[in-house]
Amino acid sequence: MLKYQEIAHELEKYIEDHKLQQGDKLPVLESLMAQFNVSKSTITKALDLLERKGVVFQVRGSGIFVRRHKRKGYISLLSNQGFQKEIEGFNLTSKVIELDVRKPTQEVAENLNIGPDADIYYVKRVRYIHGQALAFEESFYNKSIVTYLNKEIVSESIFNYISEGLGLKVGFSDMYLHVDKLNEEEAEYLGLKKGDPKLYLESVYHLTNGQPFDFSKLTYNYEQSQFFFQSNSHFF
Amino acid sequence: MLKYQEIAHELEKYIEDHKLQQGDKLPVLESLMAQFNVSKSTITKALDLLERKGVVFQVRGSGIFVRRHKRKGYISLLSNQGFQKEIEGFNLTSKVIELDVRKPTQEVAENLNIGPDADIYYVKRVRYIHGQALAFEESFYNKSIVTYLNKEIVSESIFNYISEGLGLKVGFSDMYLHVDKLNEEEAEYLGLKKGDPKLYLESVYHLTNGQPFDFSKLTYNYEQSQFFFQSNSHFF
DNA sequence: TATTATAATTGTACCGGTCTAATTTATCAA
DNA sequence: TTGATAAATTAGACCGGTACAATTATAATA
Repeated sequence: MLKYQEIAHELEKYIEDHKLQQGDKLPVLESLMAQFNVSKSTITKALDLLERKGVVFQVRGSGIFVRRHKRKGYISLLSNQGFQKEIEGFNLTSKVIELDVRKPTQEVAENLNIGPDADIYYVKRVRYIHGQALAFEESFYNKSIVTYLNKEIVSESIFNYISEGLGLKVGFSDMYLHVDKLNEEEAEYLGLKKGDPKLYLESVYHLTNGQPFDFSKLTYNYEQSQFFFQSNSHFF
Repeated sequence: MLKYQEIAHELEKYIEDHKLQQGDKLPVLESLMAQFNVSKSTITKALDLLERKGVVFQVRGSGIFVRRHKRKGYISLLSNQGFQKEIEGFNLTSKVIELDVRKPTQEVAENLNIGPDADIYYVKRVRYIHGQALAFEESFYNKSIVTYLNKEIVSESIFNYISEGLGLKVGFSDMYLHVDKLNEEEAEYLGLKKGDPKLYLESVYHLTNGQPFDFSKLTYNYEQSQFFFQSNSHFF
């Protein structure tokens, strides 16, 4: 692992272990430099990483402070790896409904940037949290990239398999979010009524080289799903 | 404006003007260094900014490429400034329903990190896009920070007033997203039926020094609202 | 032609430095 | 005590460099 990532992890761990609260100050740059025995730019990179993750915020002339939101139990958008409950002690499981190789619809072909004759893996799953239906998911994988899938892989973390097993490097993703009413099929899978609200999320995942490999449609149970995300204004 | 921000803007404009498509390659670092006559680290910072904005992605050993999602008409989450339609040619208006100074509820006090006796500005608005009700909004401003508001200010962009008029520097924000059913009042403001889906977003905006100054609750019309956001996996 | 080894290209990590701008603390004056 | 002023602190901008890793292009080999 790289130095700045290492340092970021250690700092995050430090904050966790010492139960630092929002607004608590971290050591100043110079002492961090001394402590980790690296140059300023390396510390800066580590802190930038943590800032983007929403762990700290930096104030010029003042210091580095802990940023921490109060509410627990929210799913973090932006943590890219499909699913990951913010809270600890969660219990996520999956049931695979369908898994096969097929040809893409036009919609899928467009999102995966492939031709109509290319093969794709189709995966249909229901996701559970603490045994309750959280989401209904349909995923489409470009088979020329994700060359092999089976039921075991698909009921675990596919992303882990993709990076560890296949040696692919996941890059960025585009996500589209809607709210709508549940149709009959979705309502059944989620144990709700037709017409009830749903949160609908479409994601296109890309490798680091920009190739899209996964197009996924997620329909969330509105009763179970609360999301959290952070924004930093210095985008502009 | 800082050099790296300037460069980021120019590059973004360049991509726009030349209608570069997804995957198109930008000049290599060295030629950008020469073109803008700055050091490598400055170019790198500019590109990192653009990468975080989702404008480009960089591939080591290969080059810098345009990243561009296809769908138009989505509201970008993460662009912090309350509202801002992704698409151009939008037409956003507001109607102010209420505006007064009052004491905070416990919920508001907690989110703004103030005592129960502090004063807050309360603003209740309906937001329209192309004349159609897009969202119903309640905002709570810490009056000791946002010292003055009136109907004119509140019907325009408050964020603009806060930064330009009051000279405050907006930093980061925490956002909490839910889906639920509309209650009677919300349904009326949005021209929908009670029980229809709603997208509910709570935001806490902070100054660069970490002070929360704005707690806002937004109820979106599910028919009008589609959101877009991007994620970069190298958070980890 | 296809495959493999080699070299060139290109972005990233990291160093160590100077200067600047925002903030905080200390100092002085009213 | 208050308020203005100066000094010290601290993060950020920017430079120019070396070394490295991933990718791509080229050459060598079968």
